[in-house]
Amino acid sequence: MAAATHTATTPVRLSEYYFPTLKETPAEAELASHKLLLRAGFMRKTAAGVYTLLPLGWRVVRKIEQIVREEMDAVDAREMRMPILQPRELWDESGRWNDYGPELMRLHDRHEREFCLGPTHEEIITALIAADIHSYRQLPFCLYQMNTKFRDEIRPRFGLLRGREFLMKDAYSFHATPESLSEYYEVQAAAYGRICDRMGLIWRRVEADSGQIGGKVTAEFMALADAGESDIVYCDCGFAADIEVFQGDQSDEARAAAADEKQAGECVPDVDATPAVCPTCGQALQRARGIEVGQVFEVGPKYSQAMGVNYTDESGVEHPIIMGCYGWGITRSLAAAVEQHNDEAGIIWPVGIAPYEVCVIRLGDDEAVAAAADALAAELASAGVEVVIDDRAERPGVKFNDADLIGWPVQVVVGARGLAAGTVEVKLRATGDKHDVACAESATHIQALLS
RNA sequence: CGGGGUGUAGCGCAGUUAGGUAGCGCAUCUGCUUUGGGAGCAGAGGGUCGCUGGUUCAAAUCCAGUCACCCCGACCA
Repeated sequence: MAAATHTATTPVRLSEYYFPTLKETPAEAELASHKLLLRAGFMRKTAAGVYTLLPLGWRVVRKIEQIVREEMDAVDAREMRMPILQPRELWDESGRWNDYGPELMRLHDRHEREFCLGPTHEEIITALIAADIHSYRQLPFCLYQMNTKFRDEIRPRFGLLRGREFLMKDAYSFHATPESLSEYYEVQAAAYGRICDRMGLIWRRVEADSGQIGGKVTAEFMALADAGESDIVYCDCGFAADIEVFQGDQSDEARAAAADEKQAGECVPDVDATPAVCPTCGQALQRARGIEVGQVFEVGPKYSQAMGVNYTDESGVEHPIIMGCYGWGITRSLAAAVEQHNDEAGIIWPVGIAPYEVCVIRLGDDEAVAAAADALAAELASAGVEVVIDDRAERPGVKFNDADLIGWPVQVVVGARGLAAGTVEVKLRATGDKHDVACAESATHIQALLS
């Protein structure tokens, strides 16, 4: 069953929940994900690029975190926690107090000591392990955390997609050799693919490697969506690349070819006008926009050299430790999922990250109806299904509309009309499919739908 | 930071051009009716018109300053 880690035993009553839904779209929102997360009561804006996550939104965050946690644990990364408040001295060591620029959120304490709010944690973790890691025998290993990050964006926008405060998982691996790093880099990348799948994302792994010898190796995980800020090209064979990187590579090749043939003149083809062809399989490439939800990166010795973090090899020679970094945007991927899964009525949560799996919609307050709804919800809950019961004193239309807006994967309508025939109505949010099921079989039927 | 725009009730908006003491829809509260896709009728409550200063007998409206927020661009998980 999906999300087996959240074992529910008691149905949650919506009459006592907190999910203020809005009939009208707040004027501040443009994107579907932004509008819907506000309208459906998942979050509220506190300041530009700063959001409060309400119970429904926080619950989805925790589900995403749990998926990420399980996949990280599965590749032997160990969860830890680093401070958000970081002293300037560490950032001076890496040189980034100057290099990071105005995006670094800076502040000072009452004694005028300078700090920043971490946008990422390479400095902290590098300094941390420098004190304890000295030998090749202690390598490799990987540490990660899920934490709030701060970036003073020039222009925060699109709700959770580009905030100044956001949740990110950041993992850091440490190696003795480039081979060890490359091997683990692929292990992390594979884990990222599984995270995407479990979140129900439509995604592509985009090679952002420039191809230059000695260049950095990095791949971005893109959730395909028109609202995305990245332009990518991709192919059915699995090839995908950032459009600019791709065009750059194509130009380089063309330039090299032109040089080989000693031809003067047009050495840079107009790649925009040319129908692009997959360099791997030769098929025509497709174009799309993507939301970057994760990135894996072979950093190498950059920080360890800057901060003097070395290990001693078998022959007693010191080398800088080689690092890999792996970031996953928790809140951003939440918004990306909504961006991919919605319709006119609201959100359509993939079961794996839905705030709850089933909503039992009780129509009216007739005693027999209430008893049947309670019994069904209780049976589902005791079977481990995450279930809410809409026991609010609202009219049916309000409940139906809220249910579609919030996007519960499965809705079960319990009303007097159905009970008279001994049935309840089961609706699947994703397909809109509705069918009547005998009361006695409803719980098993719903569990089968979720498995 | 450049360009464009918006701040009036919890939300969405009108009113600003031609100054005269604030209005509409939704939401909220009360009552009655209603109850399978955001109900109807009747009544009620709720606003320092972003903030500061100025002009004027009089400012939501005119002038100056300032803050916040949104969109396009440069930057970025």
